[in-house]
Amino acid sequence: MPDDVHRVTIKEIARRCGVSPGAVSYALNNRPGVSEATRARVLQVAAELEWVPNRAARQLSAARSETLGLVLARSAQTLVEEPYFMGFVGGVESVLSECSYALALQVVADLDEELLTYRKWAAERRVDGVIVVDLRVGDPRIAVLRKLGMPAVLVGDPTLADGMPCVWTDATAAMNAALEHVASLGHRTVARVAGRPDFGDVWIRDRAFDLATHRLQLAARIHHTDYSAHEGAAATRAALAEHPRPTAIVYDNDLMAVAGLAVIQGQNLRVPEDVTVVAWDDSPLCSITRPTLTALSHNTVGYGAEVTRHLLNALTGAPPQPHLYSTPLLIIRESSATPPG
Amino acid sequence: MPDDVHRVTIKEIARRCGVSPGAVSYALNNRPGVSEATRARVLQVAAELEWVPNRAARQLSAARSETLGLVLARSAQTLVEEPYFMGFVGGVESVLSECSYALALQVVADLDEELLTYRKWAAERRVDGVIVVDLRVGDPRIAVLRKLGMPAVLVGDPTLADGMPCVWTDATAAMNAALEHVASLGHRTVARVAGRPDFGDVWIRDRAFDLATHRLQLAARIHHTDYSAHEGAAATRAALAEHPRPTAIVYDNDLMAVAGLAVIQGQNLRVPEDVTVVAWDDSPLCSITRPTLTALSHNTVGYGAEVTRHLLNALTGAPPQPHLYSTPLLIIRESSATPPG
DNA sequence: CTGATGAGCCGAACCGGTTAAGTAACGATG
DNA sequence: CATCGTTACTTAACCGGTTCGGCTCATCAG
Repeated sequence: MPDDVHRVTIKEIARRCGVSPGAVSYALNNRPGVSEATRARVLQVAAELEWVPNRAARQLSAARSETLGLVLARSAQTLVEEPYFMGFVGGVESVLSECSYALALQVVADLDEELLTYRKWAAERRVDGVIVVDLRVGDPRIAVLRKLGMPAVLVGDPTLADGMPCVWTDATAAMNAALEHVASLGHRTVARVAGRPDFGDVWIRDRAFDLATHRLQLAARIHHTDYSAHEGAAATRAALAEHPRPTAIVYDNDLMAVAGLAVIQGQNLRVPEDVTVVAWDDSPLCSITRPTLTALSHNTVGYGAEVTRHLLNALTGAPPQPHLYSTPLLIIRESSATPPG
Repeated sequence: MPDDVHRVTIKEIARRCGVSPGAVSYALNNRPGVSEATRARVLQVAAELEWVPNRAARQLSAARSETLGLVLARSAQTLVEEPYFMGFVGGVESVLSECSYALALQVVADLDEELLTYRKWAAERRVDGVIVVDLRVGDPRIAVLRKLGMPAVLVGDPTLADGMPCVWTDATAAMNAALEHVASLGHRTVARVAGRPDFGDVWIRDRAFDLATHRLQLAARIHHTDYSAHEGAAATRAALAEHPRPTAIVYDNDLMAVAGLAVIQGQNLRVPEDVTVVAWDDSPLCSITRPTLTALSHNTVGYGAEVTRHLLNALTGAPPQPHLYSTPLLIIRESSATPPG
């Protein structure tokens, strides 16, 4: 039998303090309207009774839910494969729990369902704001969120954000670093195993790749995938079948890089002697393969945390500026070497 | 400017239908008390106006939040590394979204914080029930949840659940399958690289490992770790340093198995010719290594879904029985072979 | 001494639903 | 025809906070 038959409310606190519930509310919320003496008494009694505000009641009257929303429009299976998301969510959580905000997490199949979720949340007043990930080129979510008046922070490049608040990492600089690294080792032919071309991040990286390879006078080719290990392996086979064969391959995530590594080695090619491999998203995977993988490292946990802080700031009325979180750092490991011959 | 200045409430629907708000509530909730004609009219008007129930209001009066809670007491970094959780969460989500329940996800540092979270949720009436993962031996959460009267489903073996509703996979049978596989190949010395010994799952597997190796007359040794790639690698080094050297190693998750694989190969030992490797949790990782890894495969997405359905059933009053979800299936891949000599 | 000012608190409305209790209309029953 | 039981609603209390208008009383200038 639960021992919480009698729930603690501000009415109870008011009774014990001999004041009205309204006064208690003022006291607990640190607002003017009560004397310091009364406030102290109220706070003490509230602490003694272990009072906790009822979220629903507060939300109903104050019209804020103290909840942020995050929709992931990917299959559950993709989420299993991508370590990226769990880290991001963990970072979001770490900030929210500090200020007793909650996270509403929804996993849906596609963008249309994601839009429905936003509409529902807006109607229900379910969340105070949302974090939008996997930004697309010409993203339809931007217009919907604007129309709904839903505060949002987009995770992605300002060129994709159409003026909405956003937090981004400098993928262009990162791509430059990777290609300059490869070029400086003497490679002349490189391949890029990219994610889905409709994803904004991929589009940005594609452009950066094109520009950098042109500038560095590298022969180059891009293979698009759905980010999965399976397609990463297939793209690697396609890349290795080209003439001239690329001597360096840059991947869009580390799962595909690891899958690609196995494909390369399976064709009796050596890494890094025959092929240099560079990964993106430096999860522990990159450190446990043989050879270990050169990777563009960024802190997904910190990224999630920073995005969340940015959204919370925006909710307090601060006009949000596009905010560069960081530039992925190139970590050079065993999979980098000069090309053969 | 948002176009939702005038929010749709049941009062508005009542006005348009010429009935009282109470009648509208009965109609919308499919309860007796209104005629079919009125119900139809109400439903039609509600649909036209795109009415969505206000969660806070409903929660406040009905005293249910239509939210389930899930606390993960692991570091954000661990969560990044373990594909397991994201799949589980995805499975939970897939069931919840179908019945418009929400998930409150909280990531905390340790069990004490987890207990605090439960207390807070109970006081706030934040969740209708919780899913408890990473069950421990003599788990302190069981007593707390009982005392709070918080409906819960434990993810783990009935022997650890102390009579609480639980959903489990048969780790003992899985361990038997793995060791019989290894023994039938002719191995006589095996090592087990296990997770944290205070975790119930690990304890169950430890016992199953001891019993099975004894029954099959295998020389055996267990190395405990914190599940991380780093300690998985260290444990592998320790195992390989023993005399006689084990010719087969069974890992508690696939991340450690992959890390161990690199260690083995780094000591110029061949997999599977010199050492057979068996992983647990068959994420895509096991299929992209060279060689591919034999693994105890289970569907984490389905597991999360099943656990959630079980909790939802329990909430409707059905007396919950311990429920066996499935037995992990041994998938034999390239990392299995007869021992050398 | 009087009236204005404002700090400190009370009472009540309100948020948007749910639900118990009450009521009017109506058909069935004795 | 009086009585009873249903059906189909209405009314109003309630959940637990927030917030606003108004009341009381001390303070202080005129």
